[in-house]
Amino acid sequence: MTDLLSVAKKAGVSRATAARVFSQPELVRKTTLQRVLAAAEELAFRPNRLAQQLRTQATRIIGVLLPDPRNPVFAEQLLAMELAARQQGYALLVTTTGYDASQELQLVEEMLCQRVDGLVLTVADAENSEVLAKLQRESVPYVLVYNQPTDPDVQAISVDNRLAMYDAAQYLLALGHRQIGMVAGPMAQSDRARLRYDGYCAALREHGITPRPVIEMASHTRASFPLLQSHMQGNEGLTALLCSNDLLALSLISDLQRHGHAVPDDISVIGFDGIELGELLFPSLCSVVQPREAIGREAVAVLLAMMRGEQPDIGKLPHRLRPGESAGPLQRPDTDAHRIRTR
Amino acid sequence: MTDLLSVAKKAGVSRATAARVFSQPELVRKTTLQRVLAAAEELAFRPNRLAQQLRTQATRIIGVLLPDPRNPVFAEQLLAMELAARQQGYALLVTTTGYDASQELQLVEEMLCQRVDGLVLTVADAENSEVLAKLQRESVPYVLVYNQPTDPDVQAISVDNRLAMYDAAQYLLALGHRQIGMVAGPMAQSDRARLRYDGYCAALREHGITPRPVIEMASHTRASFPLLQSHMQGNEGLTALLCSNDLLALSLISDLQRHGHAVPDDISVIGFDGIELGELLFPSLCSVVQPREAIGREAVAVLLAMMRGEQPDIGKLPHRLRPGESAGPLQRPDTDAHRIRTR
DNA sequence: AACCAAAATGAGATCGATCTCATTCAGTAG
DNA sequence: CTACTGAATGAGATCGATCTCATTTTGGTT
Repeated sequence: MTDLLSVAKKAGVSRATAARVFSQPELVRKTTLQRVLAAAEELAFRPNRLAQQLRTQATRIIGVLLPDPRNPVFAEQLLAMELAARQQGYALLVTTTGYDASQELQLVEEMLCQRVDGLVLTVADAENSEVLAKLQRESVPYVLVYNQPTDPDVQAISVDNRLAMYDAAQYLLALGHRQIGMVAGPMAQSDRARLRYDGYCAALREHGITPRPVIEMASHTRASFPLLQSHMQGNEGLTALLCSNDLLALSLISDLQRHGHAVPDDISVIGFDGIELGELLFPSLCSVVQPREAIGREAVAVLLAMMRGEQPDIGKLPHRLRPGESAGPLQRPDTDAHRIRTR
Repeated sequence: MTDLLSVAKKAGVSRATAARVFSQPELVRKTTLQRVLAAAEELAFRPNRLAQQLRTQATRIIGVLLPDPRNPVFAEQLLAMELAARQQGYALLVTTTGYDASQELQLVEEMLCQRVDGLVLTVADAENSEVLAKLQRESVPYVLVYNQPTDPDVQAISVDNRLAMYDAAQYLLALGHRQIGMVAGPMAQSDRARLRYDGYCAALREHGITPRPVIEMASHTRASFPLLQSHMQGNEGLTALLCSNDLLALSLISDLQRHGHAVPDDISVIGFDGIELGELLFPSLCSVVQPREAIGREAVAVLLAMMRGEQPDIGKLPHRLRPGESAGPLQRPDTDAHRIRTR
């Protein structure tokens, strides 16, 4: 409707000159500049980014693929990315997978059709992912977030998941706990949950304790006490639980309390992520804090660097164990009257 | 690179035919169809949506403007919208305002340059918003979410905020509370907070109680006990608080507890929104539940209807008071030993 | 007044699809 | 075998900007 050509006509100049007014105003004589600007103003000219994008072969749009914005970890990362991206003149096209790996390929394909300049992804499992293989093959710039692939050539922004969970386990061990379990969502679909389990195992072994199999929940974000029990056949009464994310931890604490178990008196619980809400609650959530904003910002920064053709070299981002009321020293070391048992 | 023209050449047909293969395959003879598809496959052809969008003047992109995805209310809405949109072949371009009305105009302008087909917005204040005026003027399809403007011509998906808070206040009154306050974020910036305050006032007046001035917090999502105290100069000891959203309520409960006030024994707290997390915590959060997923879905549905030129007529969506442990019957009706006082 | 480099401007192709309208093709009837 | 009809296909304009390269202006020199 109100395209550049109309503006140019109204101002009595050519398309080219009108275009220059917006892209390289310094090349235009001041008087013509003002004439064109006036015409643009009058016609309520609004540059058409589609045309720009088509012509310049650059959209300044970043495609974002994440499991679920309802998980504060992703919401916080999303916000940080949006701010960082906007500051550099980029916008975000956002898609969610619902933790469903089978959707990843098609969703990414969709964004590639839109010609996003690059992608920020959190995939289910970075190790054997069709999507990543394809992106690699087509050399589309992309950055993983939260994923921690083995391949060092893949750019990924994350903490050292193994070490982080190792630290959390050590924390519990230092508090005197010996019967420690780990709760996670569906393992097959999460590279980071597996690494965290490794860390848990390593810490226990260092203390001569045999790690238990992971207690696998059906949901990535919702733990239930009955399911916990059913996974504990033949196990000793636990005194502490590590959760592979904060939402699991919070829902678990809630369900434990509902079933008459006190946290941390009967059982200590540690989460992973360090979402803000955890600090507001009672008991406050002890958790391994990931720097979510920094992760988001860094993801954008690294992606933009890659798009400029640089070879950014990123290390792991630092994690930190945030103490909280949900994890305390082992109580009644010689009786387990209140401990959890298999039914 | 791998444009339609290359495919057409490889298949030995014209651009037009090649294009038809993807848009109206029924018009193409089966043998040519397969030849073109084979060529496309071989060249790894990926349709360029920018070109399509430019030519057809339709992007199938919905612009989304929301305050902050870290608030679960918006995260849940966002997810619902993404799913609904994708099902109809639309994608989301997401922008955040950080509750800052002064950014709204520019952010929307940006999305209009991208030629989004329509907008879903949650603005600070729908009553006197430049953005809405502009969108109206340019007849860009848009839908408000959570906002509740006076103007009936503006499409808005929300609950009846006034009635919802009225119900919450009635709930407290029925529990015997008489000293009821309302906590909110910055009022000047929130049409819905004002309506909720109206509802609070109405309920109290019906019981012959003079409403108190709103207790205004600096943040939209974080309440503090000291700030609460400082706003209560000359007031009686409160026994119950209504919060204009769940995050305020949760942080307030946490801060109350930290300052030695028991919830609900010393003071009852009710939130607004009904975020899932509220149910997991202890005490579980009593809250006015908004149907967030339905709101998100509806927003997309209504917007698409508008884009088709229809005149969807939407009523308010239903709210419901979800009881919770954070709000209980009035304790010790004649002593206020534990009640909150101004210092 | 003539000349020249530098500064402004313009003409036209281009990005990759879609759409209209004209043209060709295949199959059938006479 | 010719004519006719509907199905398939093609030619070329178009969406709205950008970019290159050619051309015109401008302003300063001599």
